[in-house]
Amino acid sequence: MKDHEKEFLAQYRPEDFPRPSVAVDVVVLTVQDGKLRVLLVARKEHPFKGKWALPGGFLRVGKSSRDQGEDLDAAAARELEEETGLSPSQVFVEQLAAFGRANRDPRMRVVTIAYFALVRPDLLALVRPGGDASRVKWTAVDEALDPKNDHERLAFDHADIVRAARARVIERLETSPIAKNLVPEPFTIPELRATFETVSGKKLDRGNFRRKFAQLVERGVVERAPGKRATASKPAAVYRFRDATR
Amino acid sequence: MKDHEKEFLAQYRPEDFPRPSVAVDVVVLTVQDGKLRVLLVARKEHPFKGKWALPGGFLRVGKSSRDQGEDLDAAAARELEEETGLSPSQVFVEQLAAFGRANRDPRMRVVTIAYFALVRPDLLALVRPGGDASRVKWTAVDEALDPKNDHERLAFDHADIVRAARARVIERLETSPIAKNLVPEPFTIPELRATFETVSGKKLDRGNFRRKFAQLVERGVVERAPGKRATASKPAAVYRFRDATR
DNA sequence: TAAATAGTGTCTATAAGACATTATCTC
DNA sequence: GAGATAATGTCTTATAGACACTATTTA
Repeated sequence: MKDHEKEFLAQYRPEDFPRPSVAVDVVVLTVQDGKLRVLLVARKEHPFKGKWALPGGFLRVGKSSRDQGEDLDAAAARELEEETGLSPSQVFVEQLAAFGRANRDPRMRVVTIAYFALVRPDLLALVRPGGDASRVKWTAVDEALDPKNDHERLAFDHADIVRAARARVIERLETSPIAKNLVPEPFTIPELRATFETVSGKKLDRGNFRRKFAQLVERGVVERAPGKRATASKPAAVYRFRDATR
Repeated sequence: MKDHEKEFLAQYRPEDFPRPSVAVDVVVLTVQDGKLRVLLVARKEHPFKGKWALPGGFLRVGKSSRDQGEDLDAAAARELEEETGLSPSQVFVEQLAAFGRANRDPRMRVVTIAYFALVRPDLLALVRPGGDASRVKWTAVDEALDPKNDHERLAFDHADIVRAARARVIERLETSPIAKNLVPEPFTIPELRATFETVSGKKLDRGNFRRKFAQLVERGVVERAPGKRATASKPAAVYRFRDATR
């Protein structure tokens, strides 16, 4: 029985069927200057040469059935690190969805597995774009998706992917503590509220937000940090997410 | 400029890089006999010959850059139709996620795009399994995932995929009207409640459930249907989801 | 002291949980 | 009439929205 399987595998020829290419693209998001921003890379080659695109690349696949190459998550982490110098331990990364419309790439059939990553604003200083920095920029998501920016349209179907990522983050913001990965460490309540507002695009009541926040403290998701944040007016108390929280 | 791109595309050799295979698998779910059930197919060939697996197959990719083959959604719809005879117009289908761990298939690197589909129980009679019916069965999800059923373990990483599908459906049950695709048409309030209970695995209070349901009627999501459902005791009023609802 | 913003309190409307009561059918 | 379950009502508690008020800093 088991021998039959071995024999079968030995004779199997994957080359007999045409196969698509598989890529991994990462929507790297942060909040800066009161805007949700996405990391874009200028394409060096055709197709869409010179256009802005998401960082990404082809999945590395081994050549034998033994060595089958890197996992999808590893590929996403690798692309992120190559393009930003940030390791997955510092950054929240999660799979978004697969995008595989025929003709989304004029070269050939490409199915891309899209991921999104959240970079805390206080880590932005550590970002070292791989290659030359002029090729990389943080663009406001609203701008990147603005249909009036016709001359700066994103390459491929990357606008769709960014839209999906934003929708996913907004959804998760209310049901999970991913906000941790979008506020500086430590942070003040008004800062956290501002982050929610810029990501969701909605104004939030100060008092009501504090009340919700108080629940997070009670549940031990978040805790006071020493010191205060100096501002132009009354300084604010600072907090931090407790470990083992995402 | 544009000419450069044409030239580039003409010279591009996708064959130069090793590529994974891309498959599409579908978690077809329904509720029957008070259980959430998944459609499984016995594998005819190695690997995992004779084991139960999700219906699925390889993505059809065209041979030229012009004809790039079918969309992912189309491939999922095709697999569904081949295995059940049901068309996507009768069934709710949505992408779940990509699963692409190295070595999840011993033959070669395979990345699968998993979908889930919901089949209304009153459509089960229409299901005509492609090929011989003995190869297909509706298994209770709890059973398929029971670690004690060691001898009947699902092929590949399909247990992971089924788990993810169930989690997604439970999540969506509360935030969208997908329940429409899991109750017969028309249905009674107790039937709908039972469906929620079997999918989520939680008991729900009758009175409170009715109150929630009343909101759906007010919002026009659902409406009274003529007649009543005869039961062993007091008959229940029947309802139906209004069109353009998913 | 004025301006600014952090932080608190309160009133109301809505929704959720628990559970008791009534209504209508079959046998 | 008994048993079963559909259908309704009620009491309590928790949560969300709107908004007024107090506190503490800088300039």
